[in-house]
Amino acid sequence: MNAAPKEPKFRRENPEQRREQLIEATLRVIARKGVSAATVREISAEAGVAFSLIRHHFRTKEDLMYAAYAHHMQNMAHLSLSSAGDISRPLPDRLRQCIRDTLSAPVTNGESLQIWAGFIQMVPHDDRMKQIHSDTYLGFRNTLEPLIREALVSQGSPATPAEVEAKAIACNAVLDGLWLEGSMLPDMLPHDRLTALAEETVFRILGLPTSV
Amino acid sequence: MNAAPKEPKFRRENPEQRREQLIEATLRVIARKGVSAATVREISAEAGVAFSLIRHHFRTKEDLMYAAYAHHMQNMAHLSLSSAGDISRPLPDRLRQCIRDTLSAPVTNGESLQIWAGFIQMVPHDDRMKQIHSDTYLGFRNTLEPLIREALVSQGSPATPAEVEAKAIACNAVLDGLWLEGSMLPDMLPHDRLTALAEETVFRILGLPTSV
DNA sequence: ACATTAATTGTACGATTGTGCAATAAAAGT
DNA sequence: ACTTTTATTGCACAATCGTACAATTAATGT
Repeated sequence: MNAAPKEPKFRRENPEQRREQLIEATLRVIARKGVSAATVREISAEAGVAFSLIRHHFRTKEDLMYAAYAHHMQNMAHLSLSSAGDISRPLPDRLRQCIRDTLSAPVTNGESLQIWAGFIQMVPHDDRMKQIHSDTYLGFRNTLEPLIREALVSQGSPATPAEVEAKAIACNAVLDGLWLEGSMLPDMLPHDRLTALAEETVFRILGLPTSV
Repeated sequence: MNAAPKEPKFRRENPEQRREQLIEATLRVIARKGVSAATVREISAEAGVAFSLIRHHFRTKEDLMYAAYAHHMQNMAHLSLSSAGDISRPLPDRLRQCIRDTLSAPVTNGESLQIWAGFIQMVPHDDRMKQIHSDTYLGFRNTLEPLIREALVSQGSPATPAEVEAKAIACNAVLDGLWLEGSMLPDMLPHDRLTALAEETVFRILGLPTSV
């Protein structure tokens, strides 16, 4: 009869790609419904696969959570600081770009905050989570500190390690705080006023000339 | 025989006090083991009662969570801002005291952060949580803003509502950010340096003279 | 002393969870 | 065309969850 073009019931995916699909499905579920809703069944439904497939690509559900946490944090760090090392641009521009990237979507947004809050509460109770946390945090600081140092020396300010560290912490705190407020209450302050506030405060902490 | 002094199997508690005991047990469990471990069985064990008692004092487990969230946030706000309205003290003292209270334990500490993160991720998916969230946030701002306004007028700065709001947001962001960092990484910065950093930054935002 | 009240306990139930494992089938090698 | 490999599915299982409800028992009023 007719050469029945029977369509396959499923597609065999490259394991690496499938892992990433599952990780991203996990993050979408957490963002939309919270960690408690991120069950293997909900996640696999979001990814469009059978729920038992998860345990073929991840030894346990915890392993999937670890992978998702690391993936999310690395992504956020990259989105925030990708232009920090672009030495072709003058320092104030780079600084402004990092501030703008950090305080714009998708870094500053309700869903990212949801994901972050969901994972953060797992950190103290799980050694692997602890390690992922400190790794991503150190990576962030190691990218930001040279920028701070460069700003201090450009103004002839003392750039001792202690001084750099203190200023880095202060700048970090301002950005974290505005990230928190901008994510939780997006309508409180229009986006450009948020970034302007951040620029002014950070530049003032570093002793850089503010453009007004 | 002997007038057996048989000790009672349990104590009948005042409903109000029992409710508070259950709420505080809930917060302790969340702080120690995270929201996912805050089951009715775990909470009641922490409180030293049978787990079925919870549903005698709270219609559902969700109701207990609402009560615990409101309790925690009101407690944090009170601990942070209790000295904001003490008009017998000069403004800079009051400001410094609020900063110190906010950035000291038990407000700035890992357990409070755990509790906060656990609840925050429930807010977007639950209308009651949303309301508790905005209520406590507004309460906090309404206490802080008069302080900001007073600081601005004391310096002869413009104190238009828009100006006050912007400065309040900036100060809030600095405190939130340092609260976040101080809670997550208590060993990063000694406590007095944390508060000194906050004072300097806040005072600088408000145009108040810093004491150096 | 006795009855009344309601705070407290004990147990059972259905739903949902992560996991274990055998069956299936898509893709690649021969 | 046939075999091999392994990504994928389907189903069963024990554990744990919030909830429901009847049985206790401490406390109070009379």
